[in-house]
Amino acid sequence: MMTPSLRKQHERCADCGIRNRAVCSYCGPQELGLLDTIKFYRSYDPGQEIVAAGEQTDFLGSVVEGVVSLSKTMPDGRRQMVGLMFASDFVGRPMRPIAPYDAVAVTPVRLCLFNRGRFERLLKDTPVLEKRLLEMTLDELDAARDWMLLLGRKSAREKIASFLAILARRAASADNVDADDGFFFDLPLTREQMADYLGLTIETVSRQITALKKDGVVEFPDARRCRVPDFVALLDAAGEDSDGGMID
Amino acid sequence: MMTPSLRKQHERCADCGIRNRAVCSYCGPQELGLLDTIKFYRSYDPGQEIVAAGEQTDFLGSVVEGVVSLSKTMPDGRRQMVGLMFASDFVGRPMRPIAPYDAVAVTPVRLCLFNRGRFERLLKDTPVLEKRLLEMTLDELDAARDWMLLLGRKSAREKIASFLAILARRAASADNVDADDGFFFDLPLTREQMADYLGLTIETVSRQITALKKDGVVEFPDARRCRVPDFVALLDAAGEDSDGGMID
DNA sequence: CGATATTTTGACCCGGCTCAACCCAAGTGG
DNA sequence: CCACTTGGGTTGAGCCGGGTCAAAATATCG
Repeated sequence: MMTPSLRKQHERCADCGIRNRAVCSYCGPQELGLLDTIKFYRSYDPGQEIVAAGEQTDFLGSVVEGVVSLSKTMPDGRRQMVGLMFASDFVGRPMRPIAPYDAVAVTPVRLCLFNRGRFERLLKDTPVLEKRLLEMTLDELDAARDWMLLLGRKSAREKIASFLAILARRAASADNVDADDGFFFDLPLTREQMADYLGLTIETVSRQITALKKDGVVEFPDARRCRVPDFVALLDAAGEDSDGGMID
Repeated sequence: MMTPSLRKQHERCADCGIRNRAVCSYCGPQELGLLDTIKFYRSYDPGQEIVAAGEQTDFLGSVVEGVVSLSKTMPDGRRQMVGLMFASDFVGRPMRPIAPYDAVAVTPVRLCLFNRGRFERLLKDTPVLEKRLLEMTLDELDAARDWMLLLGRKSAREKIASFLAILARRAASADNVDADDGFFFDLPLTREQMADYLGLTIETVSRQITALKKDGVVEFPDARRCRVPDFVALLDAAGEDSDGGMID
């Protein structure tokens, strides 16, 4: 059930790969030491459920590696992804023990977790933690609102292009490669998951990707690897302003 | 430009109508006194712009009365509403001085505002303020995610029904009337604004409202006033589970 | 009362959904 | 080694929900 290879059981917070991007990034050595004593790790295989909608969650924490999807399902089975969490993103909502959506591991995932009660007590006593959490929540809200524009007003082609632009941007800032010849990155999602992300069907996702390939906006060495030769052209296909893309 | 009737210039925080729902709701008498000295009010007419996307905002605060819409516009003019703020909701993002969307007064609006720098300093020194703000931001994120499901997966009819259900719920809890014979409420939005909220066109909004009337799910004494005789029927039309509606 | 904005209604069309077939790579077991 | 399955992914044909364009009906307001 759990991949042993992911089981690096305990890691010092100070040496952690997400140490300066996660909730804990404003913590000093002292608070970090405290976190060290109460955190624990848990690993999940692709497709494995982390929490189900409506369920009580007794833990919350950070994505250390891998990708987690959050999604809502209607009574008749229609599904919409509402969150896509990468390394250093925070999963779980303090003060709200009931999960309003499913969280599922998209890739192999490792989480750094805290007991809910303990974390909430710690939050109260650690302003820097709370401040960082507020910041991250505001960022997520911004992302959610961009996403709403995508879902409500963009065409299928624009949706696909927008999604690829998000991944390209992520890849560029993560690998901090300054793209001598376009951006390369892997699609972490299946076509079905992309459809759930974008409010489309698999077929439409596939067709629009084909169309973008045909137009030379993107290249796919294989179905899961993508190259963007001209980022501005991609933004253009996404219906976005050609500027606000890469500046941080 | 500003409606004089809205100009009750200064009100003691302790007597404020939104005192126990807004950001300040966890503040004690001491913190409240401090807020009293630095807050100021500003009023807006329907349709008046509060901040424009891309603009620097030097203030932020609470909606005291009225309704404010937040919306994003694409280069070609397509618009999507991404937030709808009522009395006690917080407007503006601490630590992010550039507004990523337009904020517009939908009805006559009165805001209780703070200078950005002063508020951010206050936040740092007042954990209860920050805690409340975090809570409110998490709630907004939840609302945004419900909204994403609506935009991505619901039919036009379901979208309209969902929106009316939100308003009915608000009305029921605000007027704390236990609906002896259905819920009554006013639509704060024009058809165009509803269309922007729901990712539809005006025409489709109009048609689907007509259809819901014809099916007896809702009644419209006039174009802006609505009665819901059977809330469960409305939830059903919204494609939602018939339970999770009214419980808080 | 005209004049302007908002809402409704109608006719038509198209983008994306549905249904169905097919392709391809990776297992799996005989 | 090959036959068979399984899970993505792609492609095609046809349809329909919601968009577009146009006009009528209904407020709202000097």
